[in-house]
Amino acid sequence: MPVSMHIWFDMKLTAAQLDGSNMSVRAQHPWPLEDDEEASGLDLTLDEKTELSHFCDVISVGAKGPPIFTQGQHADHVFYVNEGIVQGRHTIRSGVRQSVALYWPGDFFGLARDGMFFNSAEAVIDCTLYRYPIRKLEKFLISRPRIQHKFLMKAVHDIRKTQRQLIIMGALDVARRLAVFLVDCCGHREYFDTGTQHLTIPISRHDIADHIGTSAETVTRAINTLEKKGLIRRETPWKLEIKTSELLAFSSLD
Amino acid sequence: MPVSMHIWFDMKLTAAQLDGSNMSVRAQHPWPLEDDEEASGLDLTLDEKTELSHFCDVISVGAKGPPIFTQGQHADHVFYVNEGIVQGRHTIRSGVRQSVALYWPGDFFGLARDGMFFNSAEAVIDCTLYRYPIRKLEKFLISRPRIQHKFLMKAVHDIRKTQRQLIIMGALDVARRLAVFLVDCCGHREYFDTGTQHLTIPISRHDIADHIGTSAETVTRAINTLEKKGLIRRETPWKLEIKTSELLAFSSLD
DNA sequence: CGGCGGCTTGACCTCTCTCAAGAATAGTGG
DNA sequence: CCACTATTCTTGAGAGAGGTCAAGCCGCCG
Repeated sequence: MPVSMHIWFDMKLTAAQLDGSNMSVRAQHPWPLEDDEEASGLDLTLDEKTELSHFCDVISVGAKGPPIFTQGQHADHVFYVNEGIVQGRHTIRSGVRQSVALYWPGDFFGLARDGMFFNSAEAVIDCTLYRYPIRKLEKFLISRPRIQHKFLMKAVHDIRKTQRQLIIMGALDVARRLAVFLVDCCGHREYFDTGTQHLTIPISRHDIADHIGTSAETVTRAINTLEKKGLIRRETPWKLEIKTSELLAFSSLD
Repeated sequence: MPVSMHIWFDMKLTAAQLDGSNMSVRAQHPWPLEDDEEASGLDLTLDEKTELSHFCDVISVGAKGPPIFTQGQHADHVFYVNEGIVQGRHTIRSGVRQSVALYWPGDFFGLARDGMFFNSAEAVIDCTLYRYPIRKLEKFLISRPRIQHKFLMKAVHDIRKTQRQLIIMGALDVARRLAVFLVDCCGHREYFDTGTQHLTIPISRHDIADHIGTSAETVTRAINTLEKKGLIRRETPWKLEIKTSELLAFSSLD
């Protein structure tokens, strides 16, 4: 564990280098920035990463295991996704469950209210996460204004991402929501091969359904719809050939 | 204008004092905080407010007028609601319009992406706003880590607020969404009389419909539903008698 | 008092949910 | 390598919530 603690940011750095230009789908600007700033993730320097690594834990979570944390549980950590995908979910009193976000590598999660987690978090595929004690992180950020500013930009970015999800849920039918989801997946090199245009859907129908606010059956039907329109082609249930730009055009989202 | 610039934060302070305990509906905690921290708004000290007032403009916007800004427009300011209600909206290519947030006094708005506003903003009732040049604000925040930290907390709070809206849209039927909206309105003393339990709905059916992701007709029908259940009583189209706690219970949201 | 805009109501129709069964896939042990 | 089983995906049919269109109503303002 101690070893991991010191190398994880380096690992992340390497991963970022491999990703190269393909991070662009998640690359969106928050409040206006200097022109040369990149705003999708935190975009920390190596030194900053090293400083942060001094007080984080590395944890692994399996997809089949128990939730990372549960809504209402005492919250004293914030999590960062290094590898894998985590889904944030909220259960209301009637028992209905709603996904509030899908966290990809580079995202933070662990919002709390009154010292308790506001949502539950579950790994939808196997993950490695970094865990920060919230108190230490806060003190550190106050002592490093420029790093804190990057966190503020990241938070603003997340507001916009959540608003985007709201727009998707409120203004698009299921087929279009699915189209957006698939295009988003194509922004992640781990699952999309730009050469062959083949996407490996990383999560189950049920998890997709949660994410886009529908049922697993309707997800399947929406896949049929997109296939009939010639926007995708199903090779196996999880391997799709994707026409990215047509899909994006169809979704009628920017 | 210069006079206003120097007194606005004082005015706000007075308003906060008048509000007293009734801010509780919007009072929610972001990431875990020191126990004595209040986390609904920015919660700045008088000195901090004075410092900020040095580089803000005061502007008035009428409900019938043009938008405060339009999606895609060049963004170099951030706005703060002093009085009134502003609705953030996003229009997708198909022309469908979706509300992304309702901004009440104390809220900031003006998210941008690639230097352009991500959403449009319209005053749904007459407003007074404070407008900050984004560059100056950023520089100021970096030079004042503790104030920046309050902005970070506010941003995190807004993420949760947006997630909450997402939950409402994804997991609740229209009657319940309306119930949540009405209860939220009751948290604002300007429109709700705690003694008589009378709420004056501040915005039109159409704007409500946008906000909760439905049509104006369905809003009316949902009002009927709630009235039949005895949760509200309609005196005029805009004056309702509200049973707050029953409504909240009905909504099945926390 | 007359007109305009927002609210209300009705009728119809579409999309999506639910329930239920059948197919494909992956995992397991022989 | 082949059954057998658990899981996930797919398809079908029926029901219901809510969208849309169209008309009527009410309060507000000139």
